[in-house]
Amino acid sequence: MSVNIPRGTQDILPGTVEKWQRLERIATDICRTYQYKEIRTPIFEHTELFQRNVGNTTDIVQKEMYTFTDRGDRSLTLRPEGTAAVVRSFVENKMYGDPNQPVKLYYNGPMFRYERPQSGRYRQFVQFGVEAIGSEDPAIDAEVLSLVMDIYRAAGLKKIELVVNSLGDQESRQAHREALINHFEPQIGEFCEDCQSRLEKNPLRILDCKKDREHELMKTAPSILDYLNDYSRTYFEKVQSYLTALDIPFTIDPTLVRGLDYYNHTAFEIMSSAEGFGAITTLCGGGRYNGLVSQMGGPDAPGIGFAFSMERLLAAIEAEGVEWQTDDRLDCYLVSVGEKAKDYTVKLLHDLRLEGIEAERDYQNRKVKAQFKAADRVQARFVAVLGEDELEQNKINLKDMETGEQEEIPLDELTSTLLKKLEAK
RNA sequence: GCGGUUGUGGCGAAGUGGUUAACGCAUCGGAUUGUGGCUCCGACAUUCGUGGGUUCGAUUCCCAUCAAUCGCCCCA
Repeated sequence: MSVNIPRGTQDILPGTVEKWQRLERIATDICRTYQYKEIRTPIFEHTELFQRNVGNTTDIVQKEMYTFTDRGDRSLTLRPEGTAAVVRSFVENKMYGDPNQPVKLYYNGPMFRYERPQSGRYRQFVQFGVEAIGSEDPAIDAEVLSLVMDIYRAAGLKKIELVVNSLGDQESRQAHREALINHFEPQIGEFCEDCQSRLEKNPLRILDCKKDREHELMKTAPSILDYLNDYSRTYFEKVQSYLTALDIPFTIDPTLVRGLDYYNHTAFEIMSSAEGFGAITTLCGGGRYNGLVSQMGGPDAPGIGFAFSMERLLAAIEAEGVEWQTDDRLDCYLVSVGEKAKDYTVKLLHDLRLEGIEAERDYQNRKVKAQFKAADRVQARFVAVLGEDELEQNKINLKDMETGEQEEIPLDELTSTLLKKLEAK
């Protein structure tokens, strides 16, 4: 029995990996124009980091973490998300002391959640995320949103929807929380078990419940937007006006809650509306997390960020049928005839490659005809044929595979001739 | 954690309780003594996911298991 890949993970093979590279390139290029710098944190952290900061009542912490004990009896966890670690690093490296505030960071790497895999959901998946820590200006909220939307646009996505909400600050949330409890408590018995336990722990999440969606109390439930205090309301309005100024269309969904405990004020999701996309339509999620930095022992620095899944981005691109312009043609394929010529090819091939010419040859001991077939398969622009005759005369036959024309040129001019011809293409 | 569907060669895909398990694509060889994309001919020795059961006999029936896939909860 052979060993196969672990559940919920995937190999990204040549042919697909180029798409990843291209997306990574798009995302990092845009981050550069926005002046976000890359940060790389460990794949695993102390379990406590996630328990305390992502939130003990969240699904992520309760049932999805890859937790293990190391030989020193420490409890470690493969990171299920990126923000906690970035904030940890921000505090640990005293980035709040950097005169350039806010500190603007991006990351790109694998995350791990123990879940049943399905379309758009994996146990190991790659998140690209951004965090701006140290500013509580609605303009930075808008900047962060504008950044993701730019990435999606550059990737070719059109069928996407931005949904925003405000969860308010501590005071607003408290007022809303009480209103929710008062609203649901009398009839909580009519709700599902999850909702019953949510009533005390996190009544906001009741609004998120799919099972009890049709219950009349759901429709009349107090909206967070009615409980925002002046500061929270103006903050949210400001964010909206900046989005409008940036020509970013959005809708407001007062029931948008987000699954992690640390969010407040601005919360958002970006969904794909492409047909044929799976049941999971969320491409990106994020929000503001004032208080998280201080909770981790840093100063009272506010923050905002988002993360999107590379897998889902790829799937959305696929679903929308975005065209990829790929150019993986080979510059030159070296065909050799006979042992001597074949031996000579070793050095010749290297000479081409030293000049940056993408070159290949046959290693399967194939006949000339088959070598040409192979050259054709890898879309070689040129084929250089070296046989006993050519070798004796210090020449080589160069064939243009598009036109079919071929010519004999001096062997030592192959590189320069190729460079010239490739330049002209 | 729960439910549906699926599991035959590198890929796609037929099929049957019983001697050699179709076909297509791809690959390789030949027609063309050193030249591709077309055509023709030929070759491709697979635990029919794995384990067990029923049977004289199972790839085909039954059970279990693993995996893939889609969905629920939740999320990226």
